[in-house]
Amino acid sequence: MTVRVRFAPSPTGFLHIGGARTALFNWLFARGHGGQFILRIEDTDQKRYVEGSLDDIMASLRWLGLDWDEGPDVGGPFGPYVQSERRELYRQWADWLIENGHAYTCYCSSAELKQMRKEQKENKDRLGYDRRCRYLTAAQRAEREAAGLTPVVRFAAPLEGTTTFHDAIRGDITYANEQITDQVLLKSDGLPTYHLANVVDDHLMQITHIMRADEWINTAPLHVNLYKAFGWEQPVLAHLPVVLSPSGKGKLSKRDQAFQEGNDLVLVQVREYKTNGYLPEAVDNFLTNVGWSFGDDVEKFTIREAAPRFELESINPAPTNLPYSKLDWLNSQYIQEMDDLALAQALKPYLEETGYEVNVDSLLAIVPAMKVRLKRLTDGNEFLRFLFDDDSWQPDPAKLRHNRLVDPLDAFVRSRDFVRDVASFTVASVAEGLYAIGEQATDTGKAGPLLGVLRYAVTGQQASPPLFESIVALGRTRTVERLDDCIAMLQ
RNA sequence: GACCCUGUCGUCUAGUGGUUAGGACGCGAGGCUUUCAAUCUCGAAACGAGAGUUCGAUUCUCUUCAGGGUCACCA
Repeated sequence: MTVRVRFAPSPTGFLHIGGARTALFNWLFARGHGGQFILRIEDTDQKRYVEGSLDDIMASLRWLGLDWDEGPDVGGPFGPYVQSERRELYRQWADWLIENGHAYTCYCSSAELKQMRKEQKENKDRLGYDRRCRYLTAAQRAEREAAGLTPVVRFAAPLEGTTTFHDAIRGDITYANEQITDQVLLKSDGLPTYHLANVVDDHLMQITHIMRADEWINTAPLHVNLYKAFGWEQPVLAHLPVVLSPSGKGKLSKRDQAFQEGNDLVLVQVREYKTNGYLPEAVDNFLTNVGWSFGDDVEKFTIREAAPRFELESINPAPTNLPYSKLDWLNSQYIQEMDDLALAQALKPYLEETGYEVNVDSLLAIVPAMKVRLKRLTDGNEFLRFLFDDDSWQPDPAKLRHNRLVDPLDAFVRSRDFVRDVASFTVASVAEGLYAIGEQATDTGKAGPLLGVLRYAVTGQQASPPLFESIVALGRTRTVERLDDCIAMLQ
Protein backbone atom coordinates (compact mmCIF):
# COMPACT_ATOMS: atom_id res chain seq x y z
CA MET A 1 0.00 0.00 0.00
CA THR A 2 1.35 3.40 -0.95
CA VAL A 3 1.95 5.78 1.89
CA ARG A 4 -0.29 8.83 1.63
CA VAL A 5 -0.08 11.61 4.19
CA ARG A 6 -1.50 15.08 4.32
CA PHE A 7 -0.93 18.46 5.83
CA ALA A 8 -4.28 20.09 6.46
CA PRO A 9 -3.99 23.69 7.64
CA SER A 10 -6.81 26.14 8.16
CA PRO A 11 -6.52 29.44 6.34
CA THR A 12 -6.88 31.34 9.59
CA GLY A 13 -3.47 32.98 9.60
CA PHE A 14 0.05 32.89 8.23
CA LEU A 15 1.89 29.59 8.37
CA HIS A 16 3.03 28.98 11.93
CA ILE A 17 6.39 27.42 12.71
CA GLY A 18 4.61 24.62 14.59
CA GLY A 19 2.46 23.96 11.57
CA ALA A 20 5.55 23.97 9.39
CA ARG A 21 7.06 21.33 11.63
CA THR A 22 3.95 19.17 11.23
CA ALA A 23 4.09 19.64 7.47
CA LEU A 24 7.79 18.84 7.43
CA PHE A 25 7.38 15.59 9.38
CA ASN A 26 4.61 14.52 7.03
CA TRP A 27 6.76 15.41 4.06
CA LEU A 28 9.75 13.49 5.46
CA PHE A 29 7.62 10.43 6.02
CA ALA A 30 6.08 10.56 2.54
CA ARG A 31 9.40 11.15 0.78
CA GLY A 32 11.17 8.51 2.83
CA HIS A 33 8.56 5.90 2.00
CA GLY A 34 8.00 6.66 -1.65
CA GLY A 35 4.58 8.01 -0.81
CA GLN A 36 2.51 11.06 -1.57
CA PHE A 37 2.24 14.28 0.36
CA ILE A 38 -1.10 16.02 0.03
CA LEU A 39 -2.06 19.57 0.89
CA ARG A 40 -5.65 20.01 1.97
CA ILE A 41 -7.26 23.22 3.11
CA GLU A 42 -9.62 22.97 6.07
CA ASP A 43 -11.68 26.10 5.70
CA THR A 44 -14.89 24.96 7.33
CA ASP A 45 -14.88 27.83 9.79
CA GLN A 46 -15.76 30.76 7.63
CA LYS A 47 -15.75 33.11 10.62
CA ARG A 48 -12.05 32.69 11.21
CA TYR A 49 -11.00 32.94 7.58
CA VAL A 50 -8.09 35.33 7.08
CA GLU A 51 -7.57 36.92 3.70
CA GLY A 52 -4.21 36.08 2.21
CA SER A 53 -3.43 33.25 4.58
CA LEU A 54 -3.80 30.53 1.97
CA ASP A 55 -1.26 32.25 -0.26
CA ASP A 56 1.11 32.64 2.65
CA ILE A 57 0.75 29.00 3.67
CA MET A 58 1.57 27.78 0.19
CA ALA A 59 4.38 30.28 -0.33
CA SER A 60 5.92 29.36 3.01
CA LEU A 61 5.75 25.64 2.32
CA ARG A 62 7.39 26.20 -1.05
CA TRP A 63 10.06 28.37 0.54
CA LEU A 64 10.86 25.49 2.87
CA GLY A 65 11.04 23.16 -0.11
CA LEU A 66 8.08 21.04 0.99
CA ASP A 67 6.49 20.19 -2.32
CA TRP A 68 3.10 18.50 -2.44
CA ASP A 69 1.81 15.96 -4.92
CA GLU A 70 -1.84 16.90 -4.68
CA GLY A 71 -3.42 20.10 -3.50
CA PRO A 72 -5.69 23.01 -4.26
CA ASP A 73 -3.36 24.53 -6.84
CA VAL A 74 -2.04 21.39 -8.51
CA GLY A 75 -5.22 19.31 -8.29
CA GLY A 76 -5.14 15.53 -8.15
CA PRO A 77 -7.41 12.51 -8.42
CA PHE A 78 -9.15 13.03 -5.07
CA GLY A 79 -10.09 16.70 -5.31
CA PRO A 80 -11.27 19.18 -4.63
CA TYR A 81 -8.69 19.80 -1.91
CA VAL A 82 -10.53 22.66 -0.29
CA GLN A 83 -13.17 21.56 2.18
CA SER A 84 -15.61 24.35 1.53
CA GLU A 85 -15.91 22.94 -1.99
CA ARG A 86 -16.83 19.53 -0.61
CA ARG A 87 -19.74 20.45 1.62
CA GLU A 88 -22.25 18.30 -0.21
CA LEU A 89 -20.11 15.27 0.55
CA TYR A 90 -20.10 15.88 4.27
CA ARG A 91 -23.83 16.42 4.36
CA GLN A 92 -24.38 13.13 2.59
CA TRP A 93 -22.20 11.23 5.02
CA ALA A 94 -23.83 12.95 7.97
CA ASP A 95 -27.18 11.79 6.64
CA TRP A 96 -25.78 8.32 6.26
CA LEU A 97 -24.78 8.30 9.91
CA ILE A 98 -28.26 9.44 10.97
CA GLU A 99 -29.93 6.79 8.86
CA ASN A 100 -27.73 4.14 10.39
CA GLY A 101 -28.25 5.24 13.95
CA HIS A 102 -24.81 6.70 14.53
CA ALA A 103 -25.82 10.34 14.64
CA TYR A 104 -28.81 12.49 15.43
CA THR A 105 -30.09 15.99 14.95
CA CYS A 106 -29.75 18.39 17.85
CA TYR A 107 -31.86 21.52 18.22
CA CYS A 108 -30.19 23.09 21.22
CA SER A 109 -29.50 26.79 20.86
CA SER A 110 -26.14 28.22 21.81
CA ALA A 111 -27.82 30.03 24.71
CA GLU A 112 -29.22 26.76 25.92
CA LEU A 113 -25.81 25.09 25.71
CA LYS A 114 -24.18 27.96 27.48
CA GLN A 115 -26.65 27.64 30.31
CA MET A 116 -26.05 23.90 30.47
CA ARG A 117 -22.30 24.45 30.80
CA LYS A 118 -22.79 27.04 33.47
CA GLU A 119 -24.86 24.63 35.53
CA GLN A 120 -22.34 21.87 35.04
CA LYS A 121 -19.64 24.11 36.34
CA GLU A 122 -21.66 25.18 39.32
CA ASN A 123 -22.52 21.62 40.21
CA LYS A 124 -18.99 20.46 39.43
CA ASP A 125 -20.44 17.98 37.00
CA ARG A 126 -18.44 16.63 34.13
CA LEU A 127 -18.34 19.15 31.30
CA GLY A 128 -19.81 18.27 27.94
CA TYR A 129 -23.06 17.95 26.06
CA ASP A 130 -25.63 16.07 28.13
CA ARG A 131 -27.24 14.41 25.12
CA ARG A 132 -30.67 15.91 25.76
CA CYS A 133 -31.55 15.79 22.05
CA ARG A 134 -30.32 12.25 21.55
CA TYR A 135 -33.50 10.83 23.03
CA LEU A 136 -36.05 13.09 21.39
CA THR A 137 -39.05 11.29 19.94
CA ALA A 138 -39.96 11.62 16.28
CA ALA A 139 -42.86 13.84 17.29
CA GLN A 140 -40.62 16.13 19.30
CA ARG A 141 -38.23 16.45 16.39
CA ALA A 142 -41.07 17.25 14.01
CA GLU A 143 -42.28 19.88 16.41
CA ARG A 144 -38.88 21.57 16.45
CA GLU A 145 -38.55 21.37 12.70
CA ALA A 146 -41.98 22.96 12.37
CA ALA A 147 -40.84 25.75 14.67
CA GLY A 148 -38.13 26.51 12.11
CA LEU A 149 -35.14 25.45 14.23
CA THR A 150 -32.06 24.59 12.21
CA PRO A 151 -30.45 21.56 13.77
CA VAL A 152 -26.87 20.47 13.99
CA VAL A 153 -25.89 16.84 13.62
CA ARG A 154 -24.24 15.18 16.58
CA PHE A 155 -22.42 11.89 16.75
CA ALA A 156 -24.12 9.24 18.87
CA ALA A 157 -21.05 8.14 20.78
CA PRO A 158 -20.97 4.82 22.60
CA LEU A 159 -22.17 5.25 26.17
CA GLU A 160 -20.33 2.45 27.91
CA GLY A 161 -17.08 0.59 27.69
CA THR A 162 -13.81 2.01 26.49
CA THR A 163 -12.25 3.19 23.28
CA THR A 164 -8.63 2.36 22.63
CA PHE A 165 -6.51 3.58 19.81
CA HIS A 166 -2.91 3.00 18.92
CA ASP A 167 -0.61 5.96 18.57
CA ALA A 168 2.52 5.15 16.61
CA ILE A 169 4.58 7.38 18.89
CA ARG A 170 2.97 6.73 22.27
CA GLY A 171 1.48 3.26 22.08
CA ASP A 172 -2.07 2.38 23.10
CA ILE A 173 -4.23 5.07 24.66
CA THR A 174 -7.53 4.18 26.28
CA TYR A 175 -10.48 6.34 27.17
CA ALA A 176 -13.61 5.52 29.13
CA ASN A 177 -16.49 6.13 26.76
CA GLU A 178 -18.40 7.97 29.45
CA GLN A 179 -15.70 10.64 29.11
CA ILE A 180 -16.53 11.23 25.48
CA THR A 181 -19.46 13.45 24.62
CA ASP A 182 -21.59 13.62 21.50
CA GLN A 183 -19.66 16.05 19.37
CA VAL A 184 -21.18 18.19 16.66
CA LEU A 185 -20.43 16.79 13.22
CA LEU A 186 -22.37 19.15 11.02
CA LYS A 187 -22.92 22.75 12.04
CA SER A 188 -26.13 24.67 11.53
CA ASP A 189 -24.55 26.53 8.63
CA GLY A 190 -24.35 23.22 6.81
CA LEU A 191 -20.58 22.97 7.02
CA PRO A 192 -18.90 20.12 8.86
CA THR A 193 -16.75 20.41 11.93
CA TYR A 194 -13.17 19.24 11.78
CA HIS A 195 -14.16 15.85 13.18
CA LEU A 196 -16.46 14.88 10.32
CA ALA A 197 -14.53 16.59 7.55
CA ASN A 198 -11.21 15.13 8.54
CA VAL A 199 -12.50 11.57 8.78
CA VAL A 200 -14.46 11.73 5.53
CA ASP A 201 -11.63 13.35 3.62
CA ASP A 202 -8.87 11.18 4.99
CA HIS A 203 -10.86 8.13 3.99
CA LEU A 204 -11.86 9.35 0.55
CA MET A 205 -8.36 10.63 -0.13
CA GLN A 206 -6.95 7.28 0.97
CA ILE A 207 -4.74 8.74 3.65
CA THR A 208 -2.73 5.98 5.31
CA HIS A 209 -0.99 7.86 8.13
CA ILE A 210 -2.18 10.84 10.11
CA MET A 211 0.54 12.94 11.69
CA ARG A 212 -0.92 15.87 13.53
CA ALA A 213 -0.31 17.98 16.60
CA ASP A 214 -0.50 16.58 20.09
CA GLU A 215 -3.56 18.67 20.94
CA TRP A 216 -5.69 16.29 18.86
CA ILE A 217 -5.09 13.32 21.12
CA ASN A 218 -8.23 13.90 23.13
CA THR A 219 -10.47 13.89 20.08
CA ALA A 220 -8.82 10.84 18.55
CA PRO A 221 -11.29 8.42 20.20
CA LEU A 222 -14.14 10.30 18.57
CA HIS A 223 -12.44 9.91 15.21
CA VAL A 224 -11.78 6.24 15.87
CA ASN A 225 -15.45 5.72 16.67
CA LEU A 226 -16.40 7.56 13.51
CA TYR A 227 -14.27 5.23 11.42
CA LYS A 228 -15.95 2.32 13.17
CA ALA A 229 -19.42 3.72 12.52
CA PHE A 230 -18.62 4.20 8.87
CA GLY A 231 -17.00 0.79 8.67
CA TRP A 232 -13.84 2.36 7.28
CA GLU A 233 -10.28 1.39 7.90
CA GLN A 234 -8.52 3.48 10.50
CA PRO A 235 -5.33 5.19 9.27
CA VAL A 236 -2.26 5.00 11.47
CA LEU A 237 -2.30 7.80 14.02
CA ALA A 238 0.74 9.67 15.28
CA HIS A 239 0.44 12.70 17.52
CA LEU A 240 3.43 14.98 17.29
CA PRO A 241 4.77 16.60 20.46
CA VAL A 242 3.77 20.21 20.99
CA VAL A 243 6.20 23.02 20.44
CA LEU A 244 6.42 25.10 23.60
CA SER A 245 6.97 28.78 24.03
CA PRO A 246 10.66 29.31 24.98
CA SER A 247 9.71 30.12 28.55
CA GLY A 248 8.09 26.69 28.70
CA LYS A 249 4.80 28.39 29.54
CA GLY A 250 2.19 27.13 27.15
CA LYS A 251 2.34 26.08 23.57
CA LEU A 252 3.92 28.33 21.01
CA SER A 253 0.98 28.07 18.66
CA LYS A 254 -1.03 30.28 20.99
CA ARG A 255 1.13 33.12 19.72
CA ASP A 256 0.50 34.29 16.22
CA GLN A 257 3.53 36.44 15.57
CA ALA A 258 7.05 37.22 16.69
CA PHE A 259 7.46 38.40 20.27
CA GLN A 260 10.23 39.27 22.67
CA GLU A 261 11.10 36.76 25.40
CA GLY A 262 13.84 38.12 27.61
CA ASN A 263 16.71 38.88 25.27
CA ASP A 264 15.45 36.62 22.53
CA LEU A 265 13.21 37.48 19.66
CA VAL A 266 10.92 34.51 19.24
CA LEU A 267 9.83 34.02 15.66
CA VAL A 268 6.57 32.22 15.10
CA GLN A 269 5.55 32.67 11.48
CA VAL A 270 7.58 31.02 8.75
CA ARG A 271 7.69 34.30 6.85
CA GLU A 272 9.38 35.90 9.85
CA TYR A 273 12.24 33.45 9.55
CA LYS A 274 12.74 34.60 6.00
CA THR A 275 12.62 38.30 6.80
CA ASN A 276 15.04 37.79 9.68
CA GLY A 277 17.69 36.34 7.42
CA TYR A 278 17.35 32.61 7.84
CA LEU A 279 17.89 30.19 5.00
CA PRO A 280 15.19 27.60 4.33
CA GLU A 281 17.74 24.79 4.49
CA ALA A 282 18.70 25.89 7.98
CA VAL A 283 15.09 26.18 9.14
CA ASP A 284 14.32 22.71 7.78
CA ASN A 285 17.38 21.24 9.45
CA PHE A 286 16.57 23.01 12.71
CA LEU A 287 12.98 21.78 12.74
CA THR A 288 13.92 18.23 11.86
CA ASN A 289 16.19 18.09 14.90
CA VAL A 290 13.34 18.91 17.22
CA GLY A 291 11.48 15.79 18.30
CA TRP A 292 13.53 13.59 16.01
CA SER A 293 17.18 12.91 15.53
CA PHE A 294 19.15 11.93 12.48
CA GLY A 295 21.33 9.47 14.36
CA ASP A 296 25.06 8.82 14.31
CA ASP A 297 25.59 12.08 16.22
CA VAL A 298 24.94 14.00 13.01
CA GLU A 299 23.28 17.37 13.52
CA LYS A 300 23.60 18.98 10.13
CA PHE A 301 21.90 17.38 7.16
CA THR A 302 19.40 18.08 4.43
CA ILE A 303 15.81 16.94 4.60
CA ARG A 304 16.49 14.79 1.52
CA GLU A 305 19.11 12.96 3.55
CA ALA A 306 16.82 12.71 6.54
CA ALA A 307 13.79 11.30 4.72
CA PRO A 308 15.05 7.72 4.26
CA ARG A 309 15.82 7.52 7.97
CA PHE A 310 12.56 8.98 9.14
CA GLU A 311 10.25 6.65 11.09
CA LEU A 312 7.24 7.49 13.23
CA GLU A 313 8.42 5.23 16.02
CA SER A 314 11.59 7.24 16.47
CA ILE A 315 9.80 10.50 17.17
CA ASN A 316 10.37 11.73 20.70
CA PRO A 317 6.97 12.20 22.40
CA ALA A 318 8.07 14.83 24.90
CA PRO A 319 6.93 18.42 24.44
CA THR A 320 9.74 20.64 23.31
CA ASN A 321 11.22 24.10 23.05
CA LEU A 322 12.71 25.43 19.87
CA PRO A 323 16.47 25.81 20.37
CA TYR A 324 16.93 29.12 18.59
CA SER A 325 20.64 29.43 19.27
CA LYS A 326 21.10 26.22 17.36
CA LEU A 327 19.24 27.72 14.44
CA ASP A 328 21.73 30.58 14.37
CA TRP A 329 24.59 28.12 14.33
CA LEU A 330 23.04 26.02 11.57
CA ASN A 331 22.23 29.11 9.56
CA SER A 332 25.84 30.30 9.75
CA GLN A 333 26.98 26.88 8.60
CA TYR A 334 24.74 27.03 5.56
CA ILE A 335 25.79 30.58 4.79
CA GLN A 336 29.42 29.52 4.78
CA GLU A 337 28.62 26.86 2.23
CA MET A 338 27.04 29.32 -0.20
CA ASP A 339 29.13 30.44 -3.11
CA ASP A 340 30.03 34.10 -3.15
CA LEU A 341 27.72 35.15 -5.94
CA ALA A 342 24.73 33.41 -4.40
CA LEU A 343 25.48 35.00 -1.05
CA ALA A 344 25.86 38.47 -2.56
CA GLN A 345 22.54 38.04 -4.31
CA ALA A 346 20.94 36.76 -1.12
CA LEU A 347 22.26 39.70 0.89
CA LYS A 348 21.13 42.33 -1.60
CA PRO A 349 17.40 42.44 -0.77
CA TYR A 350 18.11 42.76 2.96
CA LEU A 351 20.49 45.66 2.36
CA GLU A 352 18.00 47.33 0.05
CA GLU A 353 15.30 46.82 2.61
CA THR A 354 17.24 49.01 5.03
CA GLY A 355 17.64 51.68 2.36
CA TYR A 356 21.12 50.97 1.04
CA GLU A 357 21.77 51.18 -2.67
CA VAL A 358 23.70 48.12 -3.67
CA ASN A 359 24.78 46.25 -6.73
CA VAL A 360 25.93 42.68 -6.71
CA ASP A 361 29.29 43.40 -8.31
CA SER A 362 30.50 45.76 -5.63
CA LEU A 363 29.09 43.45 -2.98
CA LEU A 364 31.16 40.63 -4.39
CA ALA A 365 34.31 42.55 -3.49
CA ILE A 366 33.56 42.35 0.22
CA VAL A 367 31.22 39.39 0.67
CA PRO A 368 33.82 36.59 0.59
CA ALA A 369 35.76 38.25 3.39
CA MET A 370 32.80 38.63 5.71
CA LYS A 371 31.13 35.32 5.01
CA VAL A 372 32.33 33.55 8.13
CA ARG A 373 31.00 36.34 10.30
CA LEU A 374 27.40 36.00 9.18
CA LYS A 375 24.89 34.18 11.31
CA ARG A 376 21.90 35.59 9.50
CA LEU A 377 21.56 37.33 6.16
CA THR A 378 20.41 40.42 8.02
CA ASP A 379 23.81 40.60 9.73
CA GLY A 380 25.14 42.03 6.47
CA ASN A 381 23.23 45.22 7.24
CA GLU A 382 25.30 45.72 10.37
CA PHE A 383 28.63 44.67 8.99
CA LEU A 384 28.34 46.81 5.87
CA ARG A 385 26.85 49.89 7.42
CA PHE A 386 30.26 51.61 7.22
CA LEU A 387 30.12 51.17 3.48
CA PHE A 388 26.61 52.31 2.73
CA ASP A 389 25.88 54.88 5.38
CA ASP A 390 28.46 57.65 5.82
CA ASP A 391 26.33 59.39 8.42
CA SER A 392 26.59 56.41 10.74
CA TRP A 393 30.38 56.74 10.86
CA GLN A 394 30.90 58.38 14.23
CA PRO A 395 33.84 56.82 16.03
CA ASP A 396 34.42 57.45 19.70
CA PRO A 397 37.88 59.17 20.01
CA ALA A 398 38.64 57.24 23.18
CA LYS A 399 38.56 54.00 21.22
CA LEU A 400 41.15 55.20 18.75
CA ARG A 401 43.91 54.59 21.26
CA HIS A 402 45.46 51.38 22.40
CA ASN A 403 47.85 50.98 25.29
CA ARG A 404 50.27 48.98 23.21
CA LEU A 405 50.65 51.77 20.68
CA VAL A 406 53.70 53.89 21.39
CA ASP A 407 52.44 56.91 19.48
CA PRO A 408 48.86 56.55 18.18
CA LEU A 409 48.87 59.88 16.36
CA ASP A 410 52.05 59.07 14.49
CA ALA A 411 50.75 55.62 13.58
CA PHE A 412 47.55 57.13 12.19
CA VAL A 413 49.43 59.73 10.18
CA ARG A 414 51.70 57.12 8.67
CA SER A 415 48.74 54.86 7.90
CA ARG A 416 46.85 57.71 6.26
CA ASP A 417 49.85 58.71 4.19
CA PHE A 418 50.39 55.13 3.11
CA VAL A 419 46.80 54.62 2.01
CA ARG A 420 46.85 57.96 0.21
CA ASP A 421 50.07 57.29 -1.66
CA VAL A 422 50.27 53.56 -2.26
CA ALA A 423 50.53 52.88 -5.98
CA SER A 424 48.57 49.67 -6.07
CA PHE A 425 45.36 49.97 -4.06
CA THR A 426 44.70 46.29 -3.55
CA VAL A 427 44.03 44.09 -0.55
CA ALA A 428 47.49 42.54 -0.76
CA SER A 429 49.48 45.75 -0.97
CA VAL A 430 47.36 47.59 1.58
CA ALA A 431 47.87 44.66 3.93
CA GLU A 432 51.59 44.62 3.38
CA GLY A 433 52.00 48.33 4.04
CA LEU A 434 49.77 48.51 7.10
CA TYR A 435 51.37 45.43 8.63
CA ALA A 436 54.74 47.07 8.32
CA ILE A 437 53.52 50.29 9.94
CA GLY A 438 51.71 48.31 12.64
CA GLU A 439 54.76 46.29 13.57
CA GLN A 440 56.76 49.46 14.05
CA ALA A 441 54.02 51.13 16.05
CA THR A 442 54.04 48.79 19.05
CA ASP A 443 56.61 47.99 21.67
CA THR A 444 56.06 44.31 20.99
CA GLY A 445 56.56 44.43 17.25
CA LYS A 446 53.10 42.99 16.65
CA ALA A 447 50.78 44.65 14.19
CA GLY A 448 47.57 43.55 15.92
CA PRO A 449 46.94 46.58 18.12
CA LEU A 450 47.21 49.10 15.28
CA LEU A 451 45.18 46.99 12.90
CA GLY A 452 42.46 46.56 15.51
CA VAL A 453 42.28 50.29 16.10
CA LEU A 454 42.37 51.04 12.39
CA ARG A 455 39.44 48.72 11.84
CA TYR A 456 37.46 50.78 14.28
CA ALA A 457 38.70 54.03 12.78
CA VAL A 458 37.86 53.12 9.22
CA THR A 459 34.54 51.40 9.81
CA GLY A 460 33.40 53.03 13.03
CA GLN A 461 32.35 49.55 14.12
CA GLN A 462 33.69 47.13 16.70
CA ALA A 463 32.76 44.24 14.46
CA SER A 464 33.29 44.50 10.74
CA PRO A 465 34.58 42.58 7.75
CA PRO A 466 38.37 42.17 7.74
CA LEU A 467 40.25 45.46 7.66
CA PHE A 468 42.05 45.39 4.33
CA GLU A 469 39.01 44.24 2.38
CA SER A 470 36.98 46.90 4.13
CA ILE A 471 39.46 49.59 3.16
CA VAL A 472 39.52 48.51 -0.46
CA ALA A 473 35.74 48.27 -0.57
CA LEU A 474 35.42 51.72 0.95
CA GLY A 475 37.87 53.17 -1.55
CA ARG A 476 40.94 55.28 -1.21
CA THR A 477 39.24 58.65 -0.99
CA ARG A 478 36.74 57.81 1.73
CA THR A 479 39.32 55.90 3.74
CA VAL A 480 41.70 58.85 3.70
CA GLU A 481 38.91 61.22 4.67
CA ARG A 482 37.99 59.12 7.65
CA LEU A 483 41.59 58.76 8.74
CA ASP A 484 42.01 62.53 8.44
CA ASP A 485 39.05 62.99 10.75
CA CYS A 486 40.51 60.52 13.21
CA ILE A 487 43.83 62.31 13.18
CA ALA A 488 42.01 65.52 14.02
CA MET A 489 40.30 63.79 16.89
CA LEU A 490 43.59 62.51 18.23
CA GLN A 491 45.25 65.94 18.18
C1' G B 1 -11.91 20.39 38.46
C1' A B 2 -12.05 15.88 35.11
C1' C B 3 -9.52 13.25 31.47
C1' C B 4 -5.16 12.54 28.48
C1' C B 5 0.08 13.15 27.28
C1' U B 6 5.17 13.94 28.85
C1' G B 7 9.60 13.99 32.27
C1' U B 8 18.16 12.44 30.48
C1' C B 9 23.21 18.41 30.98
C1' G B 10 20.61 25.60 30.61
C1' U B 11 18.43 23.96 25.60
C1' C B 12 17.79 20.20 21.47
C1' U B 13 18.81 15.12 21.81
C1' A B 14 21.34 9.65 21.86
C1' G B 15 21.27 5.44 24.84
C1' U B 16 21.21 0.75 27.97
C1' G B 17 18.70 -4.15 33.19
C1' G B 18 25.52 -3.75 34.56
C1' U B 19 28.21 2.52 30.03
C1' U B 20 33.66 6.85 32.75
C1' A B 21 25.37 8.14 30.60
C1' G B 22 27.36 9.92 24.23
C1' G B 23 26.66 14.19 20.69
C1' A B 24 25.14 19.22 19.39
C1' C B 25 24.06 24.41 20.51
C1' G B 26 25.02 27.75 24.16
C1' C B 27 28.46 28.87 28.20
C1' G B 28 33.75 29.13 30.46
C1' A B 29 39.25 28.74 29.81
C1' G B 30 43.29 28.50 26.54
C1' G B 31 45.75 28.34 21.37
C1' C B 32 45.74 30.82 16.66
C1' U B 33 44.39 35.57 14.68
C1' U B 34 43.71 41.87 11.45
C1' U B 35 42.08 40.89 20.37
C1' C B 36 34.84 41.30 16.01
C1' A B 37 34.10 36.61 13.73
C1' A B 38 35.61 31.80 12.26
C1' U B 39 38.64 27.68 13.74
C1' C B 40 41.35 24.23 17.20
C1' U B 41 42.05 22.18 22.29
C1' C B 42 40.24 21.63 27.07
C1' G B 43 36.33 22.28 30.74
C1' A B 44 31.74 22.77 33.75
C1' A B 45 26.98 20.68 33.05
C1' A B 46 21.71 15.69 33.23
C1' C B 47 18.82 10.49 34.16
C1' G B 48 12.43 15.17 38.89
C1' A B 49 11.26 12.47 43.82
C1' G B 50 9.82 8.01 46.65
C1' A B 51 8.75 2.95 46.94
C1' G B 52 8.77 -1.93 44.55
C1' U B 53 10.79 -5.97 41.07
C1' U B 54 15.95 -7.52 40.54
C1' C B 55 22.30 -9.79 42.35
C1' G B 56 21.96 -4.90 40.02
C1' A B 57 18.00 0.11 37.98
C1' U B 58 18.42 6.16 34.33
C1' U B 59 16.23 1.84 31.77
C1' C B 60 10.51 -2.38 34.15
C1' U B 61 5.99 -1.44 37.73
C1' C B 62 3.36 1.71 41.11
C1' U B 63 2.84 6.26 43.67
C1' U B 64 4.01 11.21 43.81
C1' C B 65 5.59 15.83 41.94
C1' A B 66 6.23 19.03 37.90
C1' G B 67 5.15 20.68 33.00
C1' G B 68 1.90 20.49 28.94
C1' G B 69 -2.74 19.45 26.29
C1' U B 70 -8.14 19.00 25.88
C1' C B 71 -12.89 19.64 27.80
C1' A B 72 -16.88 25.01 21.37
C1' C B 73 -22.00 24.80 16.04
C1' C B 74 -12.49 26.53 16.25
C1' A B 75 -9.32 23.82 13.91
